[in-house]
Amino acid sequence: MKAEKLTPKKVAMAIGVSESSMKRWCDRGLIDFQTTAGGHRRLSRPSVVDFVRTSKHSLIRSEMIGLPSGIRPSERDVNSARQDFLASIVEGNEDLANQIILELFLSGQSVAEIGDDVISPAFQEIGIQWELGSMEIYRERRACEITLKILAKLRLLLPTPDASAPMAIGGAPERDSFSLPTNLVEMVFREAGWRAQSLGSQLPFNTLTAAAIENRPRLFWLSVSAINDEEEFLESFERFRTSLPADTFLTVGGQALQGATRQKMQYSAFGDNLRQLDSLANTLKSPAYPPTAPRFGTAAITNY
Amino acid sequence: MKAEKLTPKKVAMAIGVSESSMKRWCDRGLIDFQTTAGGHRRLSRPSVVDFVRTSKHSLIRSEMIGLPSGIRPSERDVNSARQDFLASIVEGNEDLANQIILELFLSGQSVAEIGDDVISPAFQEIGIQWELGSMEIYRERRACEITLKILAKLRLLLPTPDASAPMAIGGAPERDSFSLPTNLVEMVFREAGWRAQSLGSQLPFNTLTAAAIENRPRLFWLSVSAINDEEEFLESFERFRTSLPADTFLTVGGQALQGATRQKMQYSAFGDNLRQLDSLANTLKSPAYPPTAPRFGTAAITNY
DNA sequence: CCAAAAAACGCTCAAAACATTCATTTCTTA
DNA sequence: TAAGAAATGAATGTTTTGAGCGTTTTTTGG
Repeated sequence: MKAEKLTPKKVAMAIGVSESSMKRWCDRGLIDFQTTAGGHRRLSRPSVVDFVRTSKHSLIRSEMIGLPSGIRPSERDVNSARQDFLASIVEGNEDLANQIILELFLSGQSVAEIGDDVISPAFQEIGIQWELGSMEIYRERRACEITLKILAKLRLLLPTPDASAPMAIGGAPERDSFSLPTNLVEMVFREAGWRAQSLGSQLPFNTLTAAAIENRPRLFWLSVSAINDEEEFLESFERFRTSLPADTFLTVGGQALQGATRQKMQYSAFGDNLRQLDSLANTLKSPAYPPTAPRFGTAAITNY
Repeated sequence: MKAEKLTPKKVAMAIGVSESSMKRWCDRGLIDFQTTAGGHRRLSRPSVVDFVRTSKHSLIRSEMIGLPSGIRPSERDVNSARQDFLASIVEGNEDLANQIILELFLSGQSVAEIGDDVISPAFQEIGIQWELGSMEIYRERRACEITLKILAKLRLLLPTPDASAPMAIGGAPERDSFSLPTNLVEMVFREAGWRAQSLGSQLPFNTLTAAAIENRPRLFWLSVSAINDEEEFLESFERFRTSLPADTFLTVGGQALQGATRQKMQYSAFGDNLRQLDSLANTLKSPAYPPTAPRFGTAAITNY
């Protein structure tokens, strides 16, 4: 998947229409494109992907635009996708797993939806089997590695965020080594048009504070998949929360924040999934919320 | 930013058009340029930026001419690349870091060379500053996240391995949470034409054994960046080594295996870097080494 | 400072993309 | 269902692009 520019002819073949139609759609503003100095149209992969996702058309020959061949966006329902994805990553079949996620994405599903409906459930199932001792640890780790790589590829299909877009950063706190959830969150924000950057996992709270102060993001997310000592966690979190700049939104979520722990955290306006995080991202991004006047108090907390 | 001049070739690559077109556009007056005494065209950065703006072109590989706001020396010698890469990942500038690595790769450097000369030294320096307490931890973590994403992109530029290619798997053992080195190793093997898959980090030795037995790779790598208890490590390693299938090569390397520890490990035919791993990968891959007859004894150990 | 290597030059030519037209198909709506 | 509107795709002559080639200039490395 190189960074070359695509010609209308290639894109037309990929979608299965005539070159004429493709060019008409370009001129009608249905697909974003650039032109050469001589007036030839050139399309970027993200813009083609965006068109495919938002139109009724689908990629019948995806290899024409440098995507894996054999993509059938329309023939994949969420339930079988979840099962097949789970089986693929457990077996170490990166190509198949990638194809499944890509098909869902190209058929118009959002990253948040794919995360909620396919990826999260798959890893929950892996977690269950891991606890039962019926799955080798290396399979769980390999599944994470594969999924991280798939997310990295998917990221290349999203449009590059504007330099003027609001910034969001975040990560997983100390004693939490799960980097997949925070990477999913990054993707959700990027899809919503933010300049988002995950800082990774195992981050002590005081360096999170430093990150927020040094980078002054519009929003900071904390992804909590594992808590070692609840009391200590709540204490550190409270110190972290109060040390954030006043105009920084704080969003908190993750598997580990179910039930009791969540209720002990202040300023919770929580939800339970990436879809809700997605709508938060879109709400906060809109001009109705100027940079200096957060509406949800000092901190809004969402659980994903 | 140096005010050095750009050649039409470089600008053409940056914009994603042919050198011929670029020269035509120069001659047609679409881009401002100067000429050398011998009649070669030389373009200034501002005029290229101006051209890109006014012609609805986009930079598809801005690494070829540097970012508009970037501080980049033109000659991409390895020393300045290392410094720039280090600065980029510490500052969280993924785009610039990506451009530096990509430019090195496109100019013909191998992944092993880039790893040895640029990535590893950068993280060694980060490690030093981290130990001195002069760098926030989040910067180190963010640098890892960024580099992992760059490696994922680079992976897409490597040819897809044949289904018949030998397989290599490996990872980082328990108590070692560094996933970057093992991902670099994966890349080196993939570049050498192997079907390579990193299993990630924090892998208990017994699950590594299971991975080797279940997948029967031609080679297994162990990337060791941190050792908690040397005695325990050596003991576990020895148990692991002897439990591997007899026809599986074992390669061991990593920062943590310097000096004393390394000497206590058996069957060491070690080297110290990715270049040596690369030549090992190429040697083992050749038909001269049939699948069932390893030449280096039960285990060849390389230090990278 | 010189010689070899690398890069850019001008030029040509085939392939590809352009705008436009027009017959045919598909969709709407009465 | 039938008439009209809209979209599609093929065809046409023109323009742009990109690759190849032998030559000249620039850079590199003793």
